[in-house]
This record gives sequence, C-alpha cells and structure tokens, in this order.
Amino acid sequence: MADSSWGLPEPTAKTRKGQATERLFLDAARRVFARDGYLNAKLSDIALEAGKSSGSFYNYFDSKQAVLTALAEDFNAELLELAAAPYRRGVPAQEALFEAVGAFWSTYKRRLPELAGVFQASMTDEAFAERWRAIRAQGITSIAEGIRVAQAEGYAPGLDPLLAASALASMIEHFCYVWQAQGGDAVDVEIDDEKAVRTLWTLWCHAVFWRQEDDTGAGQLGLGRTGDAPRAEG
Amino acid sequence: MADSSWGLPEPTAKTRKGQATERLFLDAARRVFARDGYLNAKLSDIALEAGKSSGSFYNYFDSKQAVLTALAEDFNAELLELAAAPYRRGVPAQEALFEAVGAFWSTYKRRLPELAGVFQASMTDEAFAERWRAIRAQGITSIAEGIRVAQAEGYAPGLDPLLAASALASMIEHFCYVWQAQGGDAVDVEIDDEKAVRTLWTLWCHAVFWRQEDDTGAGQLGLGRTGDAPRAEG
Amino acid sequence: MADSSWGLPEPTAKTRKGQATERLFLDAARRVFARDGYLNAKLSDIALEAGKSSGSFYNYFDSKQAVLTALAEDFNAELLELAAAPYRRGVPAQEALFEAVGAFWSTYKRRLPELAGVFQASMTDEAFAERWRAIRAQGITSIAEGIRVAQAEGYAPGLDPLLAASALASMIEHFCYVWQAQGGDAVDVEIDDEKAVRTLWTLWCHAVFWRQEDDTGAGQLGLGRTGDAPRAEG
Amino acid sequence: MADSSWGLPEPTAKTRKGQATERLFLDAARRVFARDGYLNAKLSDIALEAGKSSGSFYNYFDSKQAVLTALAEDFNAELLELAAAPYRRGVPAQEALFEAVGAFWSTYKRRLPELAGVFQASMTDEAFAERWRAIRAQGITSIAEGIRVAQAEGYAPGLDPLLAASALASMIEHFCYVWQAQGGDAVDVEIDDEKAVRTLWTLWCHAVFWRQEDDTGAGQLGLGRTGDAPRAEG
DNA sequence: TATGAATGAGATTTCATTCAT
DNA sequence: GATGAATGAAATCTCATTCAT
Repeated sequence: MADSSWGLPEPTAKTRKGQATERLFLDAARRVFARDGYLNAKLSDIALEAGKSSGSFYNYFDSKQAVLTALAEDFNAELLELAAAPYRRGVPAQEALFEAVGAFWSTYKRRLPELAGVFQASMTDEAFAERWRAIRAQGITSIAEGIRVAQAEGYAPGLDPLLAASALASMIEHFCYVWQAQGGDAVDVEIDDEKAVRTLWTLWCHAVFWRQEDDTGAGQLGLGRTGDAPRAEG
Repeated sequence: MADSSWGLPEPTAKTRKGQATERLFLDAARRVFARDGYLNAKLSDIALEAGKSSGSFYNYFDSKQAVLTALAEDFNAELLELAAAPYRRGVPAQEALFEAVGAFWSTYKRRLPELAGVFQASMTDEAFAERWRAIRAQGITSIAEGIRVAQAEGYAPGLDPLLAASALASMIEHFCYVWQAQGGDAVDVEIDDEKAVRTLWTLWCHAVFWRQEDDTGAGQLGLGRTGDAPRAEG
Repeated sequence: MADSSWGLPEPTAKTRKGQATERLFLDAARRVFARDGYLNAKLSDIALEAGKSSGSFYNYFDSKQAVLTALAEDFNAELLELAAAPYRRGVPAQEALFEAVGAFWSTYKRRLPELAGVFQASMTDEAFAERWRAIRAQGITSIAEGIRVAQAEGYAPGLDPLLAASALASMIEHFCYVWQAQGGDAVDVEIDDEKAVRTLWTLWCHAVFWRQEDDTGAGQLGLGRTGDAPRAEG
Repeated sequence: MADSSWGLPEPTAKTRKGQATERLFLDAARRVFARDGYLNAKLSDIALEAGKSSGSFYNYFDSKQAVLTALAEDFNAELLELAAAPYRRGVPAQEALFEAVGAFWSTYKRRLPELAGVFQASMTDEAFAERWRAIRAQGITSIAEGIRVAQAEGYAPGLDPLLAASALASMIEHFCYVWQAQGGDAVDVEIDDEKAVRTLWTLWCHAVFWRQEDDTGAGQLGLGRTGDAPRAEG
C-alpha cells in the first residue's frame, strides 16, 4: 500500500494530515496520468489537481517516477490477490482461470492510468523497466505454476511453462492496453467486457488445456508433439 | 521503401547523391534508435552517426517521427510479404502458421530498432498510434482470415475471428518486444530463437485448432462452447 | 557565547530545557557544516542531527545565518583570548608569537566547521562579509600592534603595520583553510601540526624581525629599505 | 587558451562565427561574475549579457562551471608565464621576485572576476576544488623552486620549501582577494597598487632571504634555527 | 545539397521559513 | 516549547527545428 521501498522519503507522512495529503497526491496523479499520459504529465498539474503546492509533493515522493512506482505496486498487489483468490477457493482450474482473466481485465481497466504510465516509463527509463519486469515476474511465475499443475494432469506436454506464461501474459496485457488505453485495433468489431474476457479466456484455455492425442489438425499433421515442429529459422 | 505519404518532402531525393544520403540517415536512425530508443534518440546523434549535419536531415525528412514512419512502413511491407508467402505456396495451415510465426520473430529481431521505436512513439503520440493501428490492422485482418478458414473446417466454433486475431497479434508482438527489446522477463528460463517460436506457435495452434468435442478439461467442465463460459464481471 | 546582537531572538532561551536545546542546535549545526559545508547545509539536516524539528530551530535562531554568526563570534572571542594570553604573560615577542600562531592553528582546527562556514557565507552574502571583516579587523589590529612594538625596537622599518598585518593574517588564515579544510595543496609534502606551525612562525618571524643592516640578499642588492624597491606596475 | 579538457563539448566552435560566439560568452561570463559573483550568477544573465539565447550557451560549454574552468586555466597560463619571465631574464632573485609579485597583483586584478569565481566554486564544490588545487600546485612548485635556490645560497636553512611556498602563496592569494574582491580589511589604511606590492614583497623577501647568523631577535632568543622553536601544541 | 549556429519555451526540483496545532 | 506540513519562487538545461551562408 504505497509503502514501496523505492523513491519514498523515509517514514512518509507521520501525522494523519500527512497521510491524507499523500493519498491526495496519489489520486491526483492517477487523474493527471489518465488525462495527459505519464510522460506528458506535469508535476505542477498534479499538485494543482491535488490542491497543494508543488513543493509539498516532495514531502511525500522523490519524483514523478516515485508516485508511479507506488501506484504500480499497489496495482500489482491487488492484481495478484484477485487472480489468486479463485484458485484458493478450490474452484476448478478453468473456472478459476476465467475469473482470473476477468479480474485482470477489470483491474486493468480500473487502474488504466498507472498501467499506461508504467508502460510509458518503461520505454524511456531502463531502470524503471527493470523494476517493472521484477514486478511483472511475480505474475508470470503464478501463471507458470498454473501451467505446471495442468501438465501434471497430462495437459500441454512439452510446453515450457515459464515461456508460455510469458507469452500469455503478453497477450492479455497488451490486448488490454490496445483496447482499453488505445481505443482498440482499427478493425470492424464490436467489443464489450464480457466478449473480451471470453475471447481471451477461450484462447488461453485451449492453448493450455490440450492433450497429445487430441484430434486437432496439429495431431493430423504430426505436429502435435512440440518437438516435432518444423525448424525455426530465427 | 520510404515511399510513405506522410512526412516526406514531396519528391524525395532525386539525385544519386541524395538517395545515398537518405539511406545514410535511415541506417543511422536505426542504429541510434537501437542504442538509445526512439524517445531518447537525439536528432543530433542521428546526424552524427550518419556523418552529416543535422540541418541536412531536413532535406530528407520532415521530422524525427517521419523517419520512424518510413522505417515502420518498410517493416510492415516486408512482414506482410513474408507472412503471406507460405500460405500462397499452399502449405498446410499449421505449417504455414509455423513459418509465419518464425518469420515474424526473425523479422522483428532484424527490425528491432524501428519496432521498438514504433512502440514508443505509439505510447506518447496519439496521432502516431492511430497510424500504426491502421498499419497493424492489415496484419490483424490476415490473421482473422486464417481463423475464419479454420472455422470453416470446424475449428474454434464461436470464436470471434477479429478479436481473437487481435489477441494473438498482441501476444506475438509483445512477446517479441519483451524478449528482444527488453531482455526478457525476469524469470529463470533459457531462450533461443527456435524455442521462442515453437512456444508461440504451440500456444497459437492449440488456441485456434480445437474442436467442440475435444476431450479437454474445457469439455469435461461443460465450458467447451464459448458461449457457456461463466459471466465476466469486467 | 552566542550572545551576538544579530539574529538571535531577543531574550534567548530562558529555561534550562531551552538552553539545552539551543546548545543541541549549535552542536548539530557545527557537525552538519563540517560534513556538508555551510552553503550546502540544509536546515532540515541540522534539525535532524539535533533530534529536533526544523520548526523548533526558529525558537532559538532567526535564520541559518544567525547560527553561523553565533558560532563565529564564539570562535573569535576564544581566538583573541588565546592569542593575547602569551603577550599578557610578558613572554618575549617571538615566543609569544609562536604561541599565538600555534593557538591559531589549533583553534582553527577545532573550529573548522564554523570557519569554513564563515568563508562560504562571506562569498555569497555581502552583508555577512561586512560583519566578518569587522570581526577579523580586531585580529588585524592586534597583529599590527605587535608589528608596531617590534618597529619601536628597530625592526622592520618602513613596513606599513596594518597592511603587513593584513597580509600575515591572510597567510595564516588561508594556509589553515587549505590544509585543514581542503586537504592541503597537491604537492608532495608531509605535514603535521608542529611542522605547520613552525613553518608559519618562521616565515612570520623573519618577515617582521629584521633590521635594515641585516646581511640579507636584500641588503646586498640595495633593496633592504622598503622604499628602494623597484616600481610596481599594478 | 580555453581549450580545457574538462567540460567543453568536443571540438567547440568550428567556424569563425562560432569562435566569436564562444569568446562572447567568455567575456560576458567575466562581466556577470564580476557583477554578481560566481555563485549568484545566472546563466540567463550571462546569455543576456552576451546577446545570445541561453540555449546557445550550451553549444560551447557544458555548464556554468565549465566556463569558469576555461577562464581559470587561461588565467593560470598567463600567470605562470608572467611570473617566470623575470627569472628567465636572469634578473637577480629579489628583483625577479618583485616583478613576480607585481605581476601577480596586477594579473589578479585584471582577472578578478574569474579568480573570485574560482574561490567561490572551490568552497562549494569539492570536485572543482580538487581541480583548482592541481592548477595551483604548479605555482606552489615554482615558488618552492625559488626557495630551494635561495637555500643553496645559504638562505633560510631548515625551512621546508614546499610548505613555505604554500604559505606564501596563501598570503599573496588571499591578500589579493581581500583587497581586490572584498574591498579590503576594515582597518584604517590607505592602499595603492605599489604599496600593496611592496608590502607583500618586503614580507616575502625577509621571510625567505635570511641567514642563520642574522642579528635578528630570533637569533638573540636562540630561536634562529627552525629546529629550536618551542613545541607547537597542535 | 550541406553546414552548424541559433533559438526559446518549458518543467523539475530545492529548501529556508512560517504557522496551525 | 515542539512539531512537521505547507509554501512558492527561482534557475538550469534540453533539443527539435530553422535558416543564413
């Protein structure tokens, strides 16, 4: 909860008033990021939006990047929690997955400003990108764990769990970004939350929950086992 | 070949010398984008790298963004061509897909500087993002066409071809970006070109080439038909 | 003892607790000045070092400069006292001088933080420089008095006592600064307290305690009498 | 000549116009330093004074400190040259010294803005102080050499040449600063160039050109030999 | 065509000091 | 007496783009 280890002045907000102000700045930052994008956001605008002086900002955060980091960690904590919940409840894997995908989609939507900000910051600042990769790695690891569980039940033999997890995370993350932050691809299609989630879930499900002997085209072509794939030319 | 309609001074480099200089700038831009990223790239560095003056640059391009556009269109033309080739040769769908994925991976790698640049520019400049979505839409449409063909053969019933295509494009595009431009996710996994391509291809294949009656967990759970999925709360 | 007329809130710390806090701030200021230099010292750091809030500081001092003034006057009082002591004891002039130089060296060393601070403040703030010159003038006057006494005994005829005193004060002051505050000149020489003091004293002694007829090179060259010096072109 | 290795963009001013502008900035910087002091000088004022835009400044110098460095090196080169000249002409040592002291005084006066700036920068910026000490060391070494020559002729036995040189350099340097930059000590004395130079020279001469058997007070007191001095308490 | 000098708006960050509690 | 949150003015440096030569 914004108690990140980076970029925040040591104790941060000792009094109740201070804590309120810190939250004021966090919320203001989200709104300004949403409106102008992280890279274009001006600190002075954040302060204005918070109804505070720009100098006050630095009592709580070391830099614009530090607020973003705080928001990003908040987001990540929430997401991990939401995505893990259904699994903890012992719901069957695919139902859990459906919930998790739905949670991602809606959390992403709610947290759009910080997410878009994270992407932008990662593009210009290698150090920030590094941090974000570390955060993102937690999610990847969770997904990979899910794949391993499926594999233990005979699904998706030969698939590299971590690499597949990385690819699936890319899919869901970037799809959310394109449709929520950028207005979607320029193709003729109607989209609503349910349809989006269902599409992602369907792809994901079948990408993972398949068996060797499945009567897929892959099987017919003798390409069913991953190892039999044609050579990649790289 | 840099014959974009935007951002290039009308006739573009008539003389032989002029054409040489234009190429000099394009190549220099790629190198500098690769080194510093598009957003951090300084025009003066591009000129330095090209061995020309920065003023000279404006004889060939209207702006920094214009070089990127030229490079991006070059890339797109090449990619469409490469990805279409196997299908034209009448290769079976999944083999063709494998080739296409491989072509994407290796083209992306070769064109990394401009691709990463495109990402960056899209995140900060809405107008550029718009253009890039138009370009990207061509690829989405192609993928969707492939899905429709598969559906005609009984695969993936109920899947929205365009939305699925958008998601799969997100997967492959972002995965390439993460692993080629950003050094990969911070997880413990070895990666090489073949493994990357195979993983993407495997996921893609099974995400699309499945049938209703497949004995997947999905089937067992009665979730096989897309329409039967639980409600998304988004 | 911090009884300056400038910059201290009128009555200054009546209660015992208040006096303790005032001393806390004075000591903390010295440590921070020593560490960061006066100009770079932040009030917040002084407060932190004192274990008090920065607001509390202003119960005792009107400004950052005011603490420095208090410390500087303390220093000056101590120095004048120490330097005068040997003369009062009736010790022969040169022995007294040796003691005085030694006292200056060691006092300067002990009071380094405030001294360096005084220098820094003098560079940026003309008003402060003015005050410091007034304080410094007391020392110059003392030195000049010593020179006049020597001249009464036939030494250093023709030397302007005040100007010479100013020059000798510059020598000792700046030499102390260079070797104690700045780590010394970048030349290959070992230095210890005794050697430093002896060198200063030796130069000072011979600069002042000479007679017209001395068999110096100056005499040989007919330059012995100050008035005979070649013209300065300045 | 301002071709310092630090802080200047690589080639600096290729065309004649560029060189003119560079000089414009150097001169403007001197004037502004003289007027406001280095620490208080604003870059925008320097640009204004030069009749150029502030952005233009950075085509020639990396920072405010870089201009100062360039000016300081110019000064040092000039000073070493001027001070060495009389010695090269084979003038007797004390006459040469007189000329050298005079040259220092007048050069310092002419170069006051940069010199005062150097002082200021040295007090606040340790890195700059380091550089300046390296430059200053050249002068100290020269002075020490002069002392060694005098000692070879029997003068000032036992005096440490480098330490004494450091002290004498401090004397002349700080005296110049006090009287030229700060308006002099607050004592009642008239000063003109000749008097200043003569005083410095007289002190310096007798500080160095003395012999053991001189009938000074020191001798009478048995303090003539440096080693016999009372103990410094440090 | 080529050069490189000139532009200038713009935003981040610092920190001594005040003051309500 | 003590606290610490709030203030806000101020100045450096960047860099895409233009234009005279």
